[in-house]
Amino acid sequence: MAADALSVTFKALADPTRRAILARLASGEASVLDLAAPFAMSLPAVSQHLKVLEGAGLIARSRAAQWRPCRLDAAALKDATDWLDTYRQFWEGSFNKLDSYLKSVQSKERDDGNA
Amino acid sequence: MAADALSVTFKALADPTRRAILARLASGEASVLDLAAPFAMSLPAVSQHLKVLEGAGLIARSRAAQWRPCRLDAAALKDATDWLDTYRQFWEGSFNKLDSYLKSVQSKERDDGNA
DNA sequence: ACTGTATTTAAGCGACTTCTTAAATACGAG
DNA sequence: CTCGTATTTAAGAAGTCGCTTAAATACAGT
Repeated sequence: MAADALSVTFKALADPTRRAILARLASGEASVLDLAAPFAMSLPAVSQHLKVLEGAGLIARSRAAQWRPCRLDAAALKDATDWLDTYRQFWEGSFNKLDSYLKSVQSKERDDGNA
Repeated sequence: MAADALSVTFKALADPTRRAILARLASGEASVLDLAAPFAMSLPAVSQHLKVLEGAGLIARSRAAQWRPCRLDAAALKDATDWLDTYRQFWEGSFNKLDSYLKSVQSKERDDGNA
């Protein structure tokens, strides 16, 4: 219910169809029909996935005649990466003197329990 | 339904309670009761969150008397970061000669449409 | 064996997700 | 204004999610 930005972003990324759409958009703008082509699902289904991606701020849309081309918007991806980077030391092996850093992680996320 | 590893990981991260649990585990092992303390929810609810995190490989559990302490396992976080890193250039501004790189992204995720 | 503490399992509920088909809308072209 | 193309909205089915309470299990100490 909180629907904090990070949760919305990760939820949007938690679907292989949506990740494939982002991958496609990495090589440039595309129409809905273009984006739907690789998938064995109806057009409304793709349209709904695009709405999720748009709601997460991962894509933006313009207007050209009857087309509504989509383009990648990577800002939210950066936010997700920034969050994950907080844990980078855990897979890079140097576990020294990072306690204070980790405490800042905790205080940043601690309030989520109240939502 | 595909339940590929990346989808499972991102889905596990798409909940603020679970991210807060990971943040807590960043400072060391903890019991279920310890982990549940900050949250206004029942113990079974926390236990279920832990099961999701364990299913995603984000935590591992041991046994000590009646306690089942949890510890962070960052391998899956690294996988998520690796995926996101593919898009790093999009928020770092250098959009030159990355076409071939991006095509590799596409071929990696292209098959998701068949699932 | 009995008690208390830690944790999980089971069952159920309301909300949300992902997909479908059918119908609606938006726009350019003729 | 009608026609075809692109896309969305609407409504509904099936499954999943996050939570609850009640009951079960696991183990240590006495």
